[in-house]
Amino acid sequence: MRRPAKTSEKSPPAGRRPAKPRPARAPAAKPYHHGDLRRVLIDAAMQLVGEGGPDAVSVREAARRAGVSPGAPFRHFPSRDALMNAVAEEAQRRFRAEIEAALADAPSGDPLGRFRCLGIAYLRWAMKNPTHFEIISSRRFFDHDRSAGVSSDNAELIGLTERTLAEAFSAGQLGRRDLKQVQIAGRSLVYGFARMHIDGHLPRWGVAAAEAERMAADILDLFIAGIGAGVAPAAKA
Amino acid sequence: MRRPAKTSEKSPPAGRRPAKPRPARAPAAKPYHHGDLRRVLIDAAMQLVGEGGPDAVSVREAARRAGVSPGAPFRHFPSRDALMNAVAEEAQRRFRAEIEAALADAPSGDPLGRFRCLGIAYLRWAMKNPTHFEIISSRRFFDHDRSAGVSSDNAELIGLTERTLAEAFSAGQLGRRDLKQVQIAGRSLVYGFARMHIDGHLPRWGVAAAEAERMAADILDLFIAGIGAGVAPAAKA
DNA sequence: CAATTCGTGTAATCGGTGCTTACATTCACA
DNA sequence: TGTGAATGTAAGCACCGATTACACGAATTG
Repeated sequence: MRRPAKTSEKSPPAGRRPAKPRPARAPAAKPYHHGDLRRVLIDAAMQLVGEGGPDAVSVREAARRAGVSPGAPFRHFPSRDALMNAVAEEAQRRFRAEIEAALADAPSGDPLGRFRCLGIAYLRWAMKNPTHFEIISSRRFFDHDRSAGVSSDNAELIGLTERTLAEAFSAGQLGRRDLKQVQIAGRSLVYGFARMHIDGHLPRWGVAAAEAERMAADILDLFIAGIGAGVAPAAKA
Repeated sequence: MRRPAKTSEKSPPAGRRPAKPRPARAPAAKPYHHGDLRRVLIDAAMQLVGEGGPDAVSVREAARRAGVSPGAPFRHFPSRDALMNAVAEEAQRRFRAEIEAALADAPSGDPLGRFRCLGIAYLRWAMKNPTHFEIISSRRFFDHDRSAGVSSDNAELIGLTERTLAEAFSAGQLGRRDLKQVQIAGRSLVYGFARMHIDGHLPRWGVAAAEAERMAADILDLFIAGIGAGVAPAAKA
């Protein structure tokens, strides 16, 4: 067990059936079959993640919220991990959608500017959805080699980042620096800041919650200035 | 529950009593009182963390390995979290010791060089002890505001880093850059790389396990070159 | 030396969890 | 209309964290 703080709240005894399509034949009583239990379970789990983090997700609680017996979810997910996997897919999908939407507004002529925009969108989502971000980052909730959904969305984002920096490289914005090193450093910087935020490190480093977003932009600019400005043979456009 | 894969291995039925001081009166039979159960439990938990990560630690398994009943640990730790807290203290202590040992060999005249040395030692330990590193980083295993042990060791390391970069600033090695931004960026970079490693991101970014340590040094150098070279004051309008 | 006290371990138990099995119900299709 | 597959329920297993009552033994003290 791992979830002892539950305050023993029972789900309300009445009104457990959410709106859902019904054959229009039965009067109103709770039907035996749930409309789309799989979807409802994922939504419930997503909500649990948002409320108490990944560890707050239990199959039984998700079933409870769906108004269904404790064994029912196992018809749709072979294990709790499989449920978490589906949750991760959903979170990763939303994450990617927001990133790409933000990037759509970025000018296409300035790769480093696009990288900045990408980093800002990444950090903004991570700070606004810390628990969901943790799921798609911390490998213990799904197997990247087996989860096609999460993996492909994630690979797409990785590719996007790499391509953006590669364009900056081609455009001479990185001088003679090693492209791969810049990619890993950039990713480490952004990921590290996001993790510092969700792991609660920022206050101990003197960054108040209110300053976090500003600081995110500042360190991105610092990084871009560091790699963009030609220390040695670079050509700042 | 969270630990279903256990392969049902029983602890060996004999020889469960580790070496420990005894009153030299009783012959040899298992004494009722354990010599230093608290210490043994922490060691067992440390071992469990090393074997299967933080989630693999259960009070019962630690008790099993200590050859003691399932309720015994609660005489020494009021909860599983308290045990994890003690484990985190131990890990943090070792971490700090290794960092400071490495830093003792660094030249004192070159702050940025000391920062590099610090970063290398940090990443080396994190990559060699990923599961223990996770405990002291991921806030869910202890309360930083309440755990004096972890907190003070950690604050010491934060202070060390901040002081090192402040010296670099005073020595003019950072140009006119904002010190705090450099500190947060540096921390993000290092923490992010460590996290990428323990979260298994590096392979997906094209960094094989064998190259990881080299890459760690490379991105540190890249960062230091970016902030060290006096490329103008990185004018943030 | 004897008696008491207190720290420490044991045994039994509770509620929560993931997961499985046997059974019930309903839907979809022939 | 009938029948099989899908999907839900009920009951139960093992494991977990945590609590309680009790047993043991070592140290303290008269």
